[in-house]
Amino acid sequence: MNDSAFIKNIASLVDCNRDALQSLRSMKIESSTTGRGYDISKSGYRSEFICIMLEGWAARYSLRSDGSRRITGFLLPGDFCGIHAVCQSAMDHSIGAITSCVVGRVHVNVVQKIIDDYPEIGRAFWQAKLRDEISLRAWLVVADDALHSISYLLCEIFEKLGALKRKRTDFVTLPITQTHIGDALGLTAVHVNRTLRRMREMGLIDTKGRALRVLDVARLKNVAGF
Amino acid sequence: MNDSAFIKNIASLVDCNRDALQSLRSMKIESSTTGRGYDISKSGYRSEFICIMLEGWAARYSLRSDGSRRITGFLLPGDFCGIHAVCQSAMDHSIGAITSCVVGRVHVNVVQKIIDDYPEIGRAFWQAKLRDEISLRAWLVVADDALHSISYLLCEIFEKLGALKRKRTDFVTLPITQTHIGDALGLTAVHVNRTLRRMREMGLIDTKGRALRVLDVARLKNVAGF
DNA sequence: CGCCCTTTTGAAGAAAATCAAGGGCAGTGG
DNA sequence: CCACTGCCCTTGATTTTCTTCAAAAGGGCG
Repeated sequence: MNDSAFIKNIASLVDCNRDALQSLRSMKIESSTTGRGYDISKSGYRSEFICIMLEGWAARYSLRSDGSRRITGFLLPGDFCGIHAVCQSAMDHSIGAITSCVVGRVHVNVVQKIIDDYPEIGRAFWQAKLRDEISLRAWLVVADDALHSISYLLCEIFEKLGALKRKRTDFVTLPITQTHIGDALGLTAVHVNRTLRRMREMGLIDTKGRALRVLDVARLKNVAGF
Repeated sequence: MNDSAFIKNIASLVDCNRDALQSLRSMKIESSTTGRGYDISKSGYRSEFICIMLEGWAARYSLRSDGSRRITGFLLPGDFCGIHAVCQSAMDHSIGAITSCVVGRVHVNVVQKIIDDYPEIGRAFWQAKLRDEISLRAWLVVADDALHSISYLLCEIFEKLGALKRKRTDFVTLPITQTHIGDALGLTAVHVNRTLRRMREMGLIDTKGRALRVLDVARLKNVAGF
């Protein structure tokens, strides 16, 4: 149960043989817990470790000069971050724990060795990076309208949750607040709130506190252009 | 003169030995010209070739359902695109020629072989991807204000031009229109125009047609948070 | 119970889009 | 050589979208 989300994530990206997967499973992982609101990794930090999300939600974010926060991506169990380390580059952004997070840390040399031994694993990392990049580009593309943006973000999150094989993916209690959504999309929490209300009125979704149900998945995807 | 911008680009990212560079220089490149306004690569296309910009300016872009265009990055000589091919993934966006472009195409197998032979070249490609990703994230972060966005974009472009070793980088005739700037930042051309006027009034820049001079580099970077 | 965080809603204001029109400049063709 | 055409820049007036400021209500938790 522990790191299986990560293994599944990798395995879903490329065909890899049993040995390759076994080498991933036997990676020496040092795991620790980061409390909600604390940073898992800080901008400017030059780590020698790659972080694997084992439990909880986290966000990539940057702070602007006026103190406002921009979230540039969400990290769910199975996701990883800090591949910068392979290039010995400093982090250009921080990773903050949205909920309490259990994070596994693997030394970059261990990862490098596995990549060297199993090129398909290397390709999987490439794919994962590519997926991040595609997501970033998509966020730029949808960022012309609050309704589009929010719909798109919800679709993306629900798809990620689906990959984690939850039973129901159309009805979930999300750990993120409306402020998080706003920070992710460059909107104020107030405007997110109003737009969510509009989406309720449109019959797209239903919310009760932080529980969110998608009433019309097809239409939501359509609105989002997903 | 031909591919030197690309070689310089790679060489600037990692330490690589003479053999590695030589293998890059001797890559079999098939070059062709794409007319201004035409696509160098199209969204959804699954190419077996990597494109290297030899001459001209191009843009990564996506079309929205309403027909509007979002530019997600500019490509200058020395830049490359289509690394998707290494992962056998389809392009998630198109590449359009802003000016007439000379593009070199290298088969993915050739690139793969060089990466296999010279790991440092592989790291350089990683670095380049990382740089793209950082740029994408930065665009998201600055996208809260027209003045910031435009200033940031100008800084980024001038820095890229600087890396191409132009004599003057503070006074350049850019091939991009105000519409391009707007498409890149999610603004209308009209608003870009007004903001540029404001920047002129602030004494940051001076424009004459498409010729652009940065009057106060330090202050521009400061405004941009670059 | 009381506190803090989040959600919700209202009213006013700022930022950017839209609509519209005029002008400059370069290329094209008579 | 000059008129024509298309593209781009520029500016004004108006409308929409989003923010800001403010306040109240709900919900979880020590």
